[in-house]
Amino acid sequence: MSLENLLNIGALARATGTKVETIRWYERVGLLPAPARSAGNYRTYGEAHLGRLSFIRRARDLGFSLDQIRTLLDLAEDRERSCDAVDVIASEHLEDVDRKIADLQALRRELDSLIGQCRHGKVAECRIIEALGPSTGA
Amino acid sequence: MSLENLLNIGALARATGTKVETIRWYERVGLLPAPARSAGNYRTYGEAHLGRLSFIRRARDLGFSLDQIRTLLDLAEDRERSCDAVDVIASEHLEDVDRKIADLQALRRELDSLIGQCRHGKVAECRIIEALGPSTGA
DNA sequence: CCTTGACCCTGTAGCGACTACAGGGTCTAT
DNA sequence: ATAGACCCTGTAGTCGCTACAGGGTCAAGG
Repeated sequence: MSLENLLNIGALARATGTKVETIRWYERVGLLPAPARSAGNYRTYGEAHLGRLSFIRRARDLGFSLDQIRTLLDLAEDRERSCDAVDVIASEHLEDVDRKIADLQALRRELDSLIGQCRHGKVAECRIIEALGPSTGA
Repeated sequence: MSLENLLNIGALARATGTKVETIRWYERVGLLPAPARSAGNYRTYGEAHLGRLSFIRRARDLGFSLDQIRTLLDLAEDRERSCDAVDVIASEHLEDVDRKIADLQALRRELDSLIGQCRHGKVAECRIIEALGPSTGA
């Protein structure tokens, strides 16, 4: 395995569904290690980078922050360690997501009832505008 | 009404549950008109500002963007106009919120099943890490 | 050999909606 | 007179990118 089929940044981008700029940015913030360079100063990536970037993208899709991903990657490195810390990060993130869903649902209800009251008349008697405040047009 | 009981920025902040910096920022981006100044160059706000800022804050709580709020405030000014445009903005925002809820719920399901697979063993056999990718530690 | 065009490089600025200073000035109460 | 709460401006930082500008590199075709 790892016959070092090398990729330049564009190929890595295509392989992972990431934009080139995003890859460079992950490097800048220390998520992706700086790869070797070609004679013409092009970044050249190997299997390891491909794996790591895939990990980052999947974690991002699941809504983890780059900070959390950094920690997850660190934890993943020490294969003998207990994975409880991994579970903690994921569970905290789940709670976060649950909170966000609840907030949005409450907001959705308010918004829906507001819109339901619109009688499509003039702004002067618009319930949406009314509900938002006295609005003495500054 | 409007006996012009004047407020300085701190009082307005307390009255609306807004941070002082946020009020100054709303002024900078043109949401809140620049108020008169006192002898010592302090901002002095009246009823109209209080009403407008309350409107902004309530709309923000409902998740409207500052751009949307700008438009809503413009619409609110012309009391004779039909409020259909108001309804459109609110309805679009509701759709947005619905999309976000759906996205988060899908994400929640994935995350939950991931966490449910954690056997609290070593990182080497952690299903969470596994699910995130090959992760050949860079 | 030369040119075209796709790719790559660095560095910087922008997004949204604030937040957090630093380094000053003002006002009020004691 | 002075302490301390408040106010001022201006700038930089947050998060996770995205979008340039202004160049260099490389492979293919003429």
